[in-house]
Amino acid sequence: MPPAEDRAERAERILDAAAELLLRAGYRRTTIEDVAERADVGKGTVYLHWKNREELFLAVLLRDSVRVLEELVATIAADPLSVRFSRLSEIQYANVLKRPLLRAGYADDAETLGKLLPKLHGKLDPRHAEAFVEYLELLAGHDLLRTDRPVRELVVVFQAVLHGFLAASPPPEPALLADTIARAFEPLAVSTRQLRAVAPRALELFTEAVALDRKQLERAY
Amino acid sequence: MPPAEDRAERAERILDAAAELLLRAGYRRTTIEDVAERADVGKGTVYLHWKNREELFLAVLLRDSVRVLEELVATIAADPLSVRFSRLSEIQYANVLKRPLLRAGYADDAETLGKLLPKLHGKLDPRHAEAFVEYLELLAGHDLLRTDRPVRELVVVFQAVLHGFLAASPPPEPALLADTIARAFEPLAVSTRQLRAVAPRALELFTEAVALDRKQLERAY
DNA sequence: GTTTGACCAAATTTCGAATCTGGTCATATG
DNA sequence: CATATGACCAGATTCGAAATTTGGTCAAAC
Repeated sequence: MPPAEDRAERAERILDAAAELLLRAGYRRTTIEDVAERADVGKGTVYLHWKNREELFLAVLLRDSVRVLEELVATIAADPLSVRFSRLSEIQYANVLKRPLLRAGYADDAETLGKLLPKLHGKLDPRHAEAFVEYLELLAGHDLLRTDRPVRELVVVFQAVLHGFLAASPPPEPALLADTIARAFEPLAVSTRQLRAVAPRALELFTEAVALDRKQLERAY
Repeated sequence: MPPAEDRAERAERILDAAAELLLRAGYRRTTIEDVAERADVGKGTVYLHWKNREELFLAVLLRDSVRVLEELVATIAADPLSVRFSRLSEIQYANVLKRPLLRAGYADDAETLGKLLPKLHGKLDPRHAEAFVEYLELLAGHDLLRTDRPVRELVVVFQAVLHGFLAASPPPEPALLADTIARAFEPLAVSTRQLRAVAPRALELFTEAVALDRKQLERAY
């Protein structure tokens, strides 16, 4: 087989298999052989792509994460007003809810992710958190975010709220999150003009983030 | 020994022992004999107070829960303005944080509470939830709570937010919760006069709730 | 009447044997 | 030569039966 394009295609197939099994049986119970069989490759082939089991499954989550970020970038590109914090939160929340594995990640679902959970936060967070803070500071600089508290504090509260929403069962409607975020974090009036002014830079920020994640995903396999 | 007053005293001692061990070793690893020994009573004596292990440990949590509610009632009695939703949330949050077992309960800490967790929500919630909804409706009727959404929805969001705060590590400052609740749930202006008007009824509500809990606690032992 | 700890069935833990799985690599394939 | 594979192995996991512990009872002690 040509080493170029088919390789990535096969990697996708393996990730698909891993995702499917991860969701159905959980990390602990999913073996590399299961994955290899379902992806129609030999077990050794899996190790041609990822250096061990953990990396494989982290790649599954990273791929979902990239996809969600891509969706976000596309949404902002299509409608600049989506950079509004409450709107963006709503979009991300809804998109995460649609992806059971990510939802498990954000909600600390140990049953399906098992020992993957700690490693996960060490893998995805650092860069995302940075980009997120930059985004919030961008908003704050344009009267699109309350400025009476340091962004650092707002981040803590936002994460708590998001976690609470994701961990609840059933998770509340995305609209309720949007409403909560709007009231808790935004100034009384949110200027449409300012939103448009800020959108390009935000788009840039998230595009960079998604590029970095994509790179890390490629490097992984 | 006289069967009247000493009985309650001994029950307290047993609960103290159980609380201490529960906190240190967790539910799974704490045996009735451990508790009996630490409380300086025979094992059989424990069963003179609670019909089984589960009831004993539930009583530990119920007692803490009663204490926190008592604190709340005292606080409101001392300062009627404490009935303000954001202020009351802050007080309860801070008080729960001070009690590791309750914190474990609200934050679904399975490590220390183990199989007690499911039973717990079935034991405390029903009445408390009711009183809480009544309290919110009382506020809503006096322009002390936003009325553009049904209380039912507000409850869901509040629980998600509270859970998020309690589950975070480290838990954010109580002042941050107060601020979040104020913005997310209260109208722009909160009338001091209305707060005073509402305080007596709220006090009544919480006093009833604490009385019911206390009764259930007594019935338990 | 009250308290207790010996007692027992059932649950939990222990621990060695049996099985399974992550990861490697010599071989096969093309 | 480059790539894919599954037999292979050490270490992890699971299994199972025996040993231990524990929740709950109750006859005896007080």
